[in-house]
Amino acid sequence: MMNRSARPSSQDVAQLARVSRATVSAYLNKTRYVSPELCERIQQAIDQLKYTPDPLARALKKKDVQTIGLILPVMSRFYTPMMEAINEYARTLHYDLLIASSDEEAEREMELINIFIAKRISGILIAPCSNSNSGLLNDIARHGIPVVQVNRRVEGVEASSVVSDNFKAAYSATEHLVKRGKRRIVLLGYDPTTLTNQDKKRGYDAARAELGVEADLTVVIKEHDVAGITEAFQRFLATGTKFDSVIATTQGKTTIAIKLLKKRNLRIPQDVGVIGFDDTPWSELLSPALTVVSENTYDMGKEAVQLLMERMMNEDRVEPRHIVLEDEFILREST
Amino acid sequence: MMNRSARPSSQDVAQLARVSRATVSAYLNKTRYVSPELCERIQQAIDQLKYTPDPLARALKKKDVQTIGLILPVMSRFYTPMMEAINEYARTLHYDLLIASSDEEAEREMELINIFIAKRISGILIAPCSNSNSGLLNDIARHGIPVVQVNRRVEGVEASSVVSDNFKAAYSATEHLVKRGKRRIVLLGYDPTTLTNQDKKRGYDAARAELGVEADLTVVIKEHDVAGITEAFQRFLATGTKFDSVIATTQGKTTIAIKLLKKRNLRIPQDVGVIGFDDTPWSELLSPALTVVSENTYDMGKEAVQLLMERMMNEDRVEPRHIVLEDEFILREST
DNA sequence: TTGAAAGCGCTAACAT
DNA sequence: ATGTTAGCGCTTTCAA
Repeated sequence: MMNRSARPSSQDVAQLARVSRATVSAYLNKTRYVSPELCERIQQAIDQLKYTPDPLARALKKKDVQTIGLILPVMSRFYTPMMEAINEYARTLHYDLLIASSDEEAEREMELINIFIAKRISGILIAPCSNSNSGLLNDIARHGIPVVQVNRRVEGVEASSVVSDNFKAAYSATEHLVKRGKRRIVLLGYDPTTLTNQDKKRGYDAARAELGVEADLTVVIKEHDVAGITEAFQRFLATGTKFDSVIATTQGKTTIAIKLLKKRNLRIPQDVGVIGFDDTPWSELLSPALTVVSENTYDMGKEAVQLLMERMMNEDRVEPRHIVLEDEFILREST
Repeated sequence: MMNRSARPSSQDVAQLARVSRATVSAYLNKTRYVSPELCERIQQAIDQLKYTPDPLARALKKKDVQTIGLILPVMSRFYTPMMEAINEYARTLHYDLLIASSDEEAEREMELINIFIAKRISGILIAPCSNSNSGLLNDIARHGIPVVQVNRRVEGVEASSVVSDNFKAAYSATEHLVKRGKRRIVLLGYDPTTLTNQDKKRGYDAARAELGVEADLTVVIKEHDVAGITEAFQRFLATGTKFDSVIATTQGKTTIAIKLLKKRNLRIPQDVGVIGFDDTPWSELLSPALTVVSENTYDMGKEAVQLLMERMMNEDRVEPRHIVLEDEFILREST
């Protein structure tokens, strides 16, 4: 008999419809033929009891919770469009979205991956904070949990990835500045441990080499918080190194750079040209309007979640795919 | 015998440690005394097998998944600091975070609430998109699932809430503009169906009444997307109505307003003063730097998740608490 | 102090 | 075409 006040189970439905639990399950999952009469009786019972299957019990049995996990290095505005895209697409397939931040700590990232695995997550989207968990990532990918890397790709991980063409982006930015007559170009923000940053650095270097720009004005920044970045740039400014332009490698660094430049009364673009990474609604509102290399994180999220779904559906293990999205160079007034 | 290649169960641990599953469970949950010898044997077995308890099975039994659900009306940058705060705090208590967007659709919101309930979520944080789900929200709150409203509060819902003082914010903004000599103040963006908006409208009206400003220049906007908002403001501009200042009620509306104003070559603040809602890293970088009423969504998230946890821990049903956060008025150059 | 056994709500192999 | 039954991995009475 059904326990009052508790939610009804498939058992209750079966009883009311005078069928077996197996039939109810079959009806619900269309997993085998059920006669029209029974279908109707079952549906009536469901309606009457306001029955909804328990996803938990189902998950325990099927070992899948219909949820995709997203591991970000940091919860910043940069990733908002990505979350939006993932959320939208996942919704259409009735997947929920578990989001967590590793705070750029490998240890925390590992913890998160393990939690997600324990929770039997359907698939993992990750913007890895370093390559220190590549072993773990490989393990789980091999164990059949789909993984795709997004925005950042890490060496030695056999999982699909969607990143933007950071090399080309940095190359174009550098090239553009040189064409504008700039010769002392600061690359603001380089952390040699991430592939993304390496690519930007390589692009910067390649363009300089090709165009005969000697000065390598790379500012290494490993911090991720406003205070740390500010301090790093201030330290550079304090050295008195001459420069006539800056390429800021992230959204956050861009705003900080502009702030500090303005504070020093340096005119943009006459005294120093500025190119930012990532276009935002306010890029064009700044005075001068900001020239940017636009990384489309919305599309990145969309592609990534599609890749993930693809893998989740097809059991047959396909080769990892690596998608590289072209960044858009948006010329405005700051260069 | 333990199935190779599958993850070990408490059964496997019990066998290896020569105890019963009950004892393993007791050891793990410290739910009753276990002798030191057995403790050690069990721990060894756990280490040897690399056993981790299955949260799913545990959840099925205990009816709680150690996860909190966040329902946003939209995945926008506005909510990023809130997610960050919630994520941080939830983490310390070992809760995961399920995030979804209702896209401002009541129907979708209802669906989400039901999914979350079905999934046996531990608690729900929601910025309701309208009051149409207040019945449902009350139902579940009564059924023992903690709910707290965040950023938006809806009439007739007996759940705690954390919102900012929108009345006062709008009042201060209006008052400030009047002091600056403005008399024709546009309230850009009013949707009478949301309490938040009603509060802003009331603040605007109260200040006008008190200061003897007749002109009610309220622009009703029910759209939430860039195109819709842009069109709405353009329609207003097209009417030729005279105005000397604008209070934009959201982050998005603020950027759109500035863009359109600039396009019309209106000088800020001489021709039209502008006050935005929500402070952001780039508010001060605009020229002129933007005067804003700053809603601290980070703190909002923090308070909200604490309220939720409080409820999740204490079974005894406390009265709902309503926290109102003061907005900060940040005077810059746009007014 | 510990073990045996009954379930949580569901699915799927096996029977009929 | 449908029912019976045995689990999924865990917790929790109840017994010993």
